[in-house]
Amino acid sequence: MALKHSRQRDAVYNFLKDRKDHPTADTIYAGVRDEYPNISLGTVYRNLMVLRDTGKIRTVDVGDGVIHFDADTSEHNHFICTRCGRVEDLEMESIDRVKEIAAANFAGKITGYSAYFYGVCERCLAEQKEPADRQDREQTTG
Amino acid sequence: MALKHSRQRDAVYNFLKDRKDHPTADTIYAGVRDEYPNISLGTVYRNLMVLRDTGKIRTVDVGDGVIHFDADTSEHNHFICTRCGRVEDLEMESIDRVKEIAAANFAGKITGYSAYFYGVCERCLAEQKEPADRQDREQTTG
DNA sequence: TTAATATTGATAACCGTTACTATTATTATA
DNA sequence: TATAATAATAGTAACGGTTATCAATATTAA
Repeated sequence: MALKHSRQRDAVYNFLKDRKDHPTADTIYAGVRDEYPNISLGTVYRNLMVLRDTGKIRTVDVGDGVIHFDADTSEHNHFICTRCGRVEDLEMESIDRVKEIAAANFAGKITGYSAYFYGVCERCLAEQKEPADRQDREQTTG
Repeated sequence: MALKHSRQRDAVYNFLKDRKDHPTADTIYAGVRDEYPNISLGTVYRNLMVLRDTGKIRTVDVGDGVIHFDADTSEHNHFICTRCGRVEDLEMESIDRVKEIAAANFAGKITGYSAYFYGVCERCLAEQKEPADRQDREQTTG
């Protein structure tokens, strides 16, 4: 099935591409509804998956059981705050070597990797915020 | 609520502790039913979460939408085969430094991390197996 | 023993995601 | 520009893993 243009797909992508946070389908759905009040949640999901499969966006599995989406497809890692749940990009140098190190003593073929760092974000550190609904575990699922 | 002893909880833990794969709740449920045919799936889930919260086991989020469980709580990383879905432990040296590298240019506090490597496992490489129900993407969700 | 209470089994509810389908929008072609 | 082919949509139902509920049971302390 050859891809056809779709205004709704554009709207989904445009909503995501200017964002630095990593919203879930629900947030994207709510945002796009400003422009397309009748858009269906299924349409949002379908287009998000199409955009992922065509390499326009990537999915980010934070470990909270909900899929997050990221328009930045460049290789980078993520930090997840165990207090507020915020997901931030994490720029770090020389992590490219990690893949090589892992491949060194592994019999299979490694094609990619993703790393997730957990802790307390700058904002929560400053606020010394109470742990909210989200549990403040040292290590979340992952 | 002070923890009370439970035979079912022991069975869940004993099933998991000798395993090198990273079974899901369903697999554990099926396994424990050999010994406790009337155990409920809810009981398995509840005890798995209790075991996690008490640090006896850890959860592993592979990115397939299902929680995997691992009795090895030592810090180690995982490899996920994009063909057969197998999850293997990945021993790699000098990855301890990764956390330090990440913390170097980050304002928050990093307490832990987990890395997931994707690729084709040794067995699938040998068999040149056809991609099954699981999509053979280079980068799965994550 | 008895009393207090954590745990269980059974089942319903929950919720993020996916599938279904008649209708509509997009694109190619005449 | 009209027409035909078909991809995409809105609305909604279904799906599946996980969580919540609750009366009955097991565990522990006294």
